[in-house]
Order: sequence, then C-alpha cells, then structure tokens
Amino acid sequence: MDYDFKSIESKWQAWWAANKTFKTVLDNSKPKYYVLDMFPYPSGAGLHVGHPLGYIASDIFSRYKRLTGYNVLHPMGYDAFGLPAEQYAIQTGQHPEKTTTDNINRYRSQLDRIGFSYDWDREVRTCDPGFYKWTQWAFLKMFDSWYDRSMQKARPIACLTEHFAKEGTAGVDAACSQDLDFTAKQWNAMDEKEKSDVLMNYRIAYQGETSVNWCEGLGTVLANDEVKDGLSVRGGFPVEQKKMTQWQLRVSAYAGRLLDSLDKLAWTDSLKEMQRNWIGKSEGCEVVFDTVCGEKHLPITIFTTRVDTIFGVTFMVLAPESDLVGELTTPEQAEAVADYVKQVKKKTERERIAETKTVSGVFSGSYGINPLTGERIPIWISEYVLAGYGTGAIMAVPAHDSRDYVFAKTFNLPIVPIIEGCDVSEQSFDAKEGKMCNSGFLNGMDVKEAIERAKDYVEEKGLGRRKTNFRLRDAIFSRQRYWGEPFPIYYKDGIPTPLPESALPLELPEIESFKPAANGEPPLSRAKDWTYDGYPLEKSTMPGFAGSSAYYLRYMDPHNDNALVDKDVDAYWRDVDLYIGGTEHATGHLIYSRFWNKFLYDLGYVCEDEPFKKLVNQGMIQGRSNFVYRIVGTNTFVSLGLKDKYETTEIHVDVNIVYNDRLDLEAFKAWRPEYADAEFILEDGEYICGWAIEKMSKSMFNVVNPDLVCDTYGADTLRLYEMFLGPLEQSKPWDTKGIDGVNRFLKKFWRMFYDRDNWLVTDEEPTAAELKSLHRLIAKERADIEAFSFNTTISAFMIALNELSALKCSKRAVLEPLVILLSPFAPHIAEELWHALGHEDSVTFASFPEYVEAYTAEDSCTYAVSFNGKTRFTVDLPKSADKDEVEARVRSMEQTAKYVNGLNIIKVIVVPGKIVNIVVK
RNA sequence: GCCCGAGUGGCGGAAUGGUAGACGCGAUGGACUCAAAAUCCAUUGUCCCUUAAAGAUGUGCGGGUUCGAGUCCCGCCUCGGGCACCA
Repeated sequence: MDYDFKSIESKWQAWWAANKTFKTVLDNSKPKYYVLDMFPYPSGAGLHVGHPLGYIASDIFSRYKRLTGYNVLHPMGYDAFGLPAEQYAIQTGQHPEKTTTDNINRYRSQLDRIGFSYDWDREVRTCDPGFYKWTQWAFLKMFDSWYDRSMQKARPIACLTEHFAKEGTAGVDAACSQDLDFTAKQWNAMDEKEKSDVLMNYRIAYQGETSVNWCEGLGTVLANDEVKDGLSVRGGFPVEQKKMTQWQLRVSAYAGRLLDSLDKLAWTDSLKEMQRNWIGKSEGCEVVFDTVCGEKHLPITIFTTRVDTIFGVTFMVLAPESDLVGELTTPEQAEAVADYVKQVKKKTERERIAETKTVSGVFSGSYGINPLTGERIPIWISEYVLAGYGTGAIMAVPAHDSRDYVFAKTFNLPIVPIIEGCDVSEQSFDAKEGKMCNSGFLNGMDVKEAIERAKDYVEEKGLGRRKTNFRLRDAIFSRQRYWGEPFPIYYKDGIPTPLPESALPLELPEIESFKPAANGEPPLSRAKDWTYDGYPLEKSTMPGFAGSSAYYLRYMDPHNDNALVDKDVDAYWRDVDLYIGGTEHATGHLIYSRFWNKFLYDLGYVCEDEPFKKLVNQGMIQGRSNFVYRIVGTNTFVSLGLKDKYETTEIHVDVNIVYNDRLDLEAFKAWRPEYADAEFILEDGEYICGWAIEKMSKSMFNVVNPDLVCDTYGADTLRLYEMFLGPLEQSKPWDTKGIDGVNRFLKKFWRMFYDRDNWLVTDEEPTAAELKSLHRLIAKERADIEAFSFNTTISAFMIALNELSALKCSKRAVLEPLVILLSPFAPHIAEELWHALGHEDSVTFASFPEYVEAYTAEDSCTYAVSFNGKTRFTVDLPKSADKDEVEARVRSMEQTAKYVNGLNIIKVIVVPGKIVNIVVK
C-alpha cells in the first residue's frame, strides 16, 4: 500500500470535524494553555503560502501541548471589518457583508485543507453583531470612565462627578486633554451641556478636536500607523493634516504602564524595543520663561531633557500651530509671521517630511527672559518644533542640539558652548559627556551630574518642575466609513449621550450607497432613521483596531450574551500563553490591545493586566519570482545563461509553470495567447529562468497557493516544509526546491509500516540501538519544540528515521511513539497510522512519550590535547574518568603516537575536564 | 541620523566556547528498469594533485581574550528591519 495522502487527508479532516476532536471545554483538572494566532483579514485574494506559516507553527505547538497534558485553547476567527471590503463595495456596489462572507468561506476552505486543530465552535467575526456588541460595550465603559493618575487606574466617571460636586477640581489628578480649574460651586452651577463638555476632557473615550491625518481619497481620518510617508497604507492616497473633532481613546494615560509592564513579557527584544520607541518616554523638566512682547509679559512653559544646558540658551522657538504664536507676535512682525504660518499650513504632511533637511522659520518680534541668567533672547517660530509634543515651545541650545544648531547657523543666531573643550565650529556637541563651563553654579560638574543638579535647582527656585513626557498619542477612534462598528452614542440636544447597555448591539443599518455622502459626511448619513429615541445617532464608525483589541477574550466564552467573558471562564483561561503573528502590528494592534486589556483590568472585568504573555513573530514569506528573457522585437525567448548574447527584455513568468527554475515550455505557450507561438533558445535542452526575491504578489506572478501544494504533495508535506524552510522568525523566500525532501521523508516513514500490501509492524522487543535512536529523538523533540526550533526537530526526525530504517526496525514499541512524535507536524499521516496500529481514539489524545535518560545522556567531555603547549587535537573522554585514566587513554591513542613519533614524552599534565598537555623532547 | 537584528558550501540552513558545514535540496557516479518515474547506495566547502593518501585553508574584514572562537570583547564593512525634526 502506497502513501496516498489525498484519501488519508480528506478522510481524517472529515473525521475530526464529525467527531469534534478539537472541541475545547473548560476543565479545571488540567492546566490550561492558550495558543492564539493573529486572526486574518479575509481579503479577496485568498491565502497564499505565506499566511499559514504562523498558523502551522501555532498548530504544532497546540498539538504538542495537548500531548503533554494541557487543556489547550486554540481558536480562529476573522478580522472582518475594514477598508478593502468597503472600497470594493464602492466600486462594485456589492454589499461588504457579502464579499466578506464570500472571502471568509474561501479562507475557511483553504484553512481546512491544512489540517489545523482549531475549535471552530469558538469562531468569531468582528462584523457579527453578537461580537461587536462587546466592542460597543467596551466603548461605553471607556466613555463612562476617567483615568485617576494618583491611583494609576481607570475609574467610573461617577466618582469624578461626585468629587466635582463636593470639591471641584481640587485634589483631582486625572489624565485629561487640558488642565481645568473650577470649584464645586462652579461645577454645580453648570448646565448639562457645560458639564458634558467638562467631562469630555476626562473620559477615556472622548470627543475632541485634534489634528488628524485626513485622507481625501478615502474620505476618512487615519491613525498614524495607517499612514506611511504621507500616503495611506491602504490605497496609497495622499494624507493631509486637518483639525477635526473626533472620537479618541486616551491611550496616553496608560503610556507609563504600557512601558513598564513590557519588562515582564516574553516578547522578542526587537518588538519590545519598537514599542518602547513608540511610547517614547523622555524624562526632563518643564521650565517657565518670562517673555516680553512689547509692553506685555507672558510666562511660557517649555519642555527640555537638558536643563543642564540652560546657560547655553540663545533663542526660543514656538511651533507654528501653537496658540502662543498669536500672543507673542509683535505688530511689526505680524505680516511675516502670518505669511509663514500660512505657508506651513499649506504643506501636506508628505512635503513636511520630504523637507526635513531645509530649515525655515520667522522671528516673532518678542523676547524671552532666561530665568537663570536674566538674559534677553529672541523668540522664533519654526516648523521644526511640533505643536503636539511637550508644550509646543522649546528653549534652543544650538551648541548642544543639532537641530537648534542648524537653525542658528541659518538665521545667524549666537552659539554658546557650555561644555569644556568641545568644538562647535562645524557641528553641535550633542553627547551627554564632559565638564560644564560658562554655566554658573554648574561649572565643573560632569554633564550627568549637572542634569540632576539643574533639575533640583529649577524645582527649588520654583522655576519649573520635573516632567516625564511620552510620544504616545491618544488614538483617534472614529472613521468616516460604513464598514465598521457603529458608535453607541446619540446626540440629545447636541450632547453626546451613551446608549443604554440594553440597546446593544446597535446594528449597522442598511444603506444604498457606500460612498461618502455630500460635503464629506460619512456614509451613515444616508441611513434612514439613524436615530435613537428620536435623536440622531453618531454617524462615524469605529476603526479596524476596535474589533481586534479584545477578540482573544471573546474566544474564551464566544456565545455568552451576558458578558464579554464570564468571570469564572476568564479566571480559568486568563491570558494568551502564546501569541503568534507578524511584527507589522507592533505599534498598532499590539499597543491598542494591551491598552484595552489594561482598561478592562482596571474595571475588574478581566483578571490579567497583560493579554499576551509570550509572543513569537513569524517571518514573512517572500515570493521568488521567475523571469524569461525575450529578445527585443521578437517572440523568441532565450535561456538565462545565453541572454547576455542578445538584447532582451526581462518578463515575469508565472512561477507555477516553472520547476526548479526550468520553464515548462508547453505550459508557457498555453499561459497567454501572445506566447502561443513562442520560440525558445535553450541550453542543454532546457529553458533556465532567472529569478529574484520579491514581495509575494499577484502582479509579480509569484503567488503560490497552498491549495496547489496540498494537491501535489499533501497538507502534511506543506506543514513540514514550511517549518523546515528555516527558523520561524526569519523572513525567507518561498522556494519549492526542497519540498521533495520532506515528502520523501513521509513516504519513507510510511514504508516503515507498509511494504506494498504488507503490514510490517511486529511486536518484537526493540534492541538497544533502536531504543537509543528513539529516545534521543524524544529528548530532542521536546527541547526543540519548547524552543520553537521546528526545523531542527524535523532534521532530528529524519536522522532517527534513517537510523531506524537502516536497522529495518518495524517494531510497535518504537513506531507507536514515533507516530505520536510526528503527529503535531504531520497530523493526517499520524492519525492514519495511529488507527492502523489499532487505536480507536484520535492520536490527539495520546501522551507525549517519555525518554529514558540512559539512552540520551551525554556523559563525555572534551579534552584539548596539546604538545609542548600547542594543541593538536581534542578528544572526548568519559566524565567519570580520573586523572590517571585520562592520561593512560591519551598516551595510548593513535593520534598521540603520531605527534610524538621519534620524540620522548617527558611529562603529562592533566587539567581535569579541560586540557591534557604533553611535554615532549 | 538614531535604535535593533543578521552575515557560514552551488542553495535553504545546523552547531551549551570543544572534530564547522548536521538535516534537506541540488549536482555527479552507480544499482534496479526495455525505458522512465519511484526507490536504494556512494561522493560532494575550497586549494594543491591524473587520482588517492597526506596536507594546507576555511564561518563578511581587521585586531583581542582563550589550550581552543562561527560563537565572547573592541574597531570597521555590507545587508535587512524599525523610528525619524519627540527638544
């Protein structure tokens, strides 16, 4: 009987589905293990071989964990709201729900062919009202919460209103958009609208005016991570800065905690570093500078991390968007300033990025007073200072900051060095090292010491205070789109009012066209009766990251209609033990999800404050494109090795008609009508194609569909091969070159059991050599899987199989454990053989075999053998050997005899466990 | 510019500081076959050499530590990724 993967794979896939083999239930008698994949956005293109890479790895790990006694939660679902479906809807008029469902079905059938052990009863779709009910619910909770900085947690807004009614803002330390100051009396005198406006300043989900990335092409605002180089990531439309009122999430309130708890996560250092950079903590100082604008005095606050350089301040700079610009511009400069501000506003984000090297700015006409020296310094306005960071105003120290330096050089402002011996004639001295000079009481101090001393001084004299700033901004949470979660908010007399929980889910209404409505209004303004209780409902929808922020919690309890997740269920599954996905979500989903989880944790809805304990980033699978070379002006194609003899054009050719870089000529002729009468110049009778590593995409004709691999080699081979390709984390090109190797391995494995029509397995006792192979493999597999080194696990399997097949070992006592060992990697063939061995239950429920120390122990250590101090060779000797035994062994070795041939051994020195030195003459 | 990560045969890639190149692909030779496919066996870093033995050399470059370095340290080069006026 041959290894017939087709019938085996479809048979067991059907059997698993019928028996619900992978159904997971809460089981307090077993330890839990939660393995999660980043759920896919079901795009119209379907899966290519790169997508399943992480899914295969997580599936192997899930199956392995089940074999080692864990109750494993391993679910899958779809991130189904989003722009592409909507763009497609706008172009074709098809309802996004329909295309999304179609795409999901396609994904599902592709996933099913690979033999994943998902519990499909737990599937979630973010566009399903039963799911987005809980996205909306979480939003309502955020709307109804504020962040108490003194307690470092989110609390119900009711606590805050109570406090306001009694004491006003006194004693409130809240994360807010703007520092407010009012008394209880003032608060109590406010009307509904005023109170609503005040509370917006504190809510965790709030509405506020902000400078947003407006994308005209898409008709919506975008988050920073949806914009790259001034273009939208989806669609590549230009993006400009615009002030708009938008729903936002006060993610910035959590910046400190998001940063601190990174330390306890088992994520890669590079990913943690990315998040650290994104959060961007900088510890410094706010300092108040008095300013003189004509007759007017106006104190302005700046932020700096280098207070120590305050004696080197020679000017100040305001961001063009800063409110202070208006206040500090003198009449003489008014026109110049207005021109400049107008000019800056006109520029798109893209142009601003492109022009970072050119320096621009204008003098405001006002002066600041250095609080330490009393010196009068000019105040400038320049776009190199950002309105959104710090206070939008800086003190400039050109001698020790490269940006200030360039500015000073351009506008001829003085440069005063305050660190001994530094040369600032060509460039600034930015390093935090050296001794201070020209700096009053700081003179002679080391820079690091001076920073601390200066901060103390500023605080003692009441000139400012220590301050930690973060780069992390609040997340803009509304999108002017249709295909997303509606906000559970209506406007009662203009006051944003939350829907009652009982009204959730607020379902997306049907509309006729998905285009933005007139004057930039969101598509939902086309909906009839988009009202609640007679009042208009919010018309924007939530962004893509809303639905993906807490989906891992919903998998725990997907059918619960009364809670996002039941308390007891959450207490069992707790958090994701292993999360597998790409690095592209480092500063998007993975930040928002952590924020969302911490918020739910603060309110007591979940029991862990971090959602993803361990995170593994699978690399990207790149495409390997193939080229043919057409001789210019002909329909003749020349093979790679001969192409330099002709003038040729390089043309992408479908990789599916190329095998090991050899072109299938007939398939090529059939590929496109214009090639039907193509002619070829071959080398050695073959057409060799050129190749290049590129992104896997339709336009490069390098997309490899996993279905095709399943057809030709089977899912087990696909799974093994994707893992065998190299380390999981590494990006690598898809190249089918080596796939025959793992396929051969499976065939060979099969032949241990079947020889044509004969069942070979016997009940004989295995020999010591056979047991050695088996037990070494078990030990290796356990260690390697735990370390996510799947490629070496497969190598070890191949070695063991070669050894055992050389021994013609078809003994049940050896093969049965081998089947279990193979089952995480190649579940179909393992299931087939497991049943052939007489088991009725799935191999899923078997136990991972134990290894016996005696067969696996490494009991030798390596000695370096040297002659007169020069090492000649090394030798492995038993660890147990004593000094004399080692000496005797080494003296008797053939190699020793070779090196001392014709010489006398004077003395042998043995350093236990390390060196044997033989002194010769 | 700043912060990570990586450089090993024809290729993908292995190597707790201890025989570099495991395992796989490819290639070459052979067995089986009318033939092919499949399968099996052998060889396969480079150089010197007709071949072999034997040797030399060899993990991006230059130094260092060590009896011993792909691995650790210092200084470069190249490639990949992230951030990018964040004061």
